Amino acid sequence: MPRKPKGPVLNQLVLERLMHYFHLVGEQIPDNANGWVSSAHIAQLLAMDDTLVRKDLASIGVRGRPRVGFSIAELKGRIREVLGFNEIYKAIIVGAGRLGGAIVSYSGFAKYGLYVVALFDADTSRAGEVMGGVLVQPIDNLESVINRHDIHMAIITVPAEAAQAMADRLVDAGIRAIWNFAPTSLVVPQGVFVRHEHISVGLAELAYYLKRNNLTTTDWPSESWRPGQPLESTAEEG
Amino acid sequence: MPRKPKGPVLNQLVLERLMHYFHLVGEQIPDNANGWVSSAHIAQLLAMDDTLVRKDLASIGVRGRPRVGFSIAELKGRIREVLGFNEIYKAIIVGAGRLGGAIVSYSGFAKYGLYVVALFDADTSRAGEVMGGVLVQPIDNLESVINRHDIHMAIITVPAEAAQAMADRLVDAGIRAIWNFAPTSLVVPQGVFVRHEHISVGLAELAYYLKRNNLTTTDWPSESWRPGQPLESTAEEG
DNA sequence: TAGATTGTTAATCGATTAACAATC
DNA sequence: TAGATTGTTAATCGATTAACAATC
Repeated sequence: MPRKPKGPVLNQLVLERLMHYFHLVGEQIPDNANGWVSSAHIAQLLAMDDTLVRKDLASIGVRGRPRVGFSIAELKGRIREVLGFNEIYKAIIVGAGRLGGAIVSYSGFAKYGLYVVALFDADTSRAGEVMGGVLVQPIDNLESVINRHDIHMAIITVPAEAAQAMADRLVDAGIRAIWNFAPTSLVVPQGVFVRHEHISVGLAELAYYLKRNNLTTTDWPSESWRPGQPLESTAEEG
Repeated sequence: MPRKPKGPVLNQLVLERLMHYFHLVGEQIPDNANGWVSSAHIAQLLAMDDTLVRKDLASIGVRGRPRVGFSIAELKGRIREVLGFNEIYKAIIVGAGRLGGAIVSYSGFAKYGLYVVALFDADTSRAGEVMGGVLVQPIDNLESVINRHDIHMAIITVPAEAAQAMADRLVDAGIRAIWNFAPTSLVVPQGVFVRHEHISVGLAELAYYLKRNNLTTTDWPSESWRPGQPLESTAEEG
């Protein structure tokens, strides 16, 4: 029984493009524009067709002015609203390793409404540490924190082997959306959303590109070096 | 003047699906299969159409056997080959922060042929440290290392403000492929490939989902808590 | 006004799915 | 052989682009 109107249903492609527009007007355009921007201008900077920009904006109810363009303020405001950046999302991070630390320390989430309120780690000796302003807690506190703070979102940064078990536990505890940074696929029940950050997909694209352009090698950096050994000396040797 | 045949041209969608097949047969299937797998089986596990699986495999030259399916070994081998995982890619990481550290410490890259041979950081006091078995070097060594080791790929994990300048410097030094983890868009010349790991795209998807399901909040975890403050005490207070 | 830019319908393009003959 | 599964052509679907009238 939803209480408020839901707004348009957007697919992933549209979401991604809206995000590009949002960044563009936030970073590149405001300097040279006086508060208005044309679909052709956006399209040119993103190497896409201007009709598509207008279609996308129309789909979220942003109306332009002939001969003027679109109001940058309205465009940003409406994207924020539709994508949900005006809400507050509380999330926890499971796995206080380097990756968890990098994520919790990233200050850019706040402008999208995302706040990390707790970090958990299986290693109880880590408890009490503060990373990125957030307390590391023993994993046994997981359920009580989720419950007490009414948290719906979890970020998984544990090793791949531990990820599925952790996802199960999170779902049992009431988590409804999972942002998975562990390099493995998670199986979750209907009604739970998972976004998997596939590092290997990016890697595949790069490897494929490099291979096709013969930018590979067959030899190691030096005679003696093997992966996993510190590459020694630097500027002058060899 | 490329020296070897290039193999099929694959678009991003196909690349991504091939990667899914590759993971699937590496992780889930070998246990219950005897070396063969049908397109219908793969399709079912990935919630897709079996015709598409056969099309994709045909596009990389993997032939199946009627009534039997596809050889798992051949399938994996051919995907490895086409995507370029049998080559060796040497890469450097620029930015030895937590994210750079997480990436260099990830042992999963080797199976795709990617080896990080050096880490650089603008903070010269970091030089000499070893992270994930790789030496941290002063940023001034950048050009000489790239040159001496004939490196074509760079992973950027510096703060957003520094990313474009670093990309320019990398391109000048001869880098041809950039994996960008800084939350900003990079402009590079023709002929340089950039893969941008948009953390905000994933965030947009999650935020949109949570909003549409009313899984947001309007209040902070506690009266006094504000983002950036350690959330204090844990199990029992409140 | 004239002309630039939006908004929208129709056409195109490309990717996915359906149908089914070929095969072992 | 009969039947399961591949391989491939044709049909469908959805997303993008072209065309152009509406608007300020």
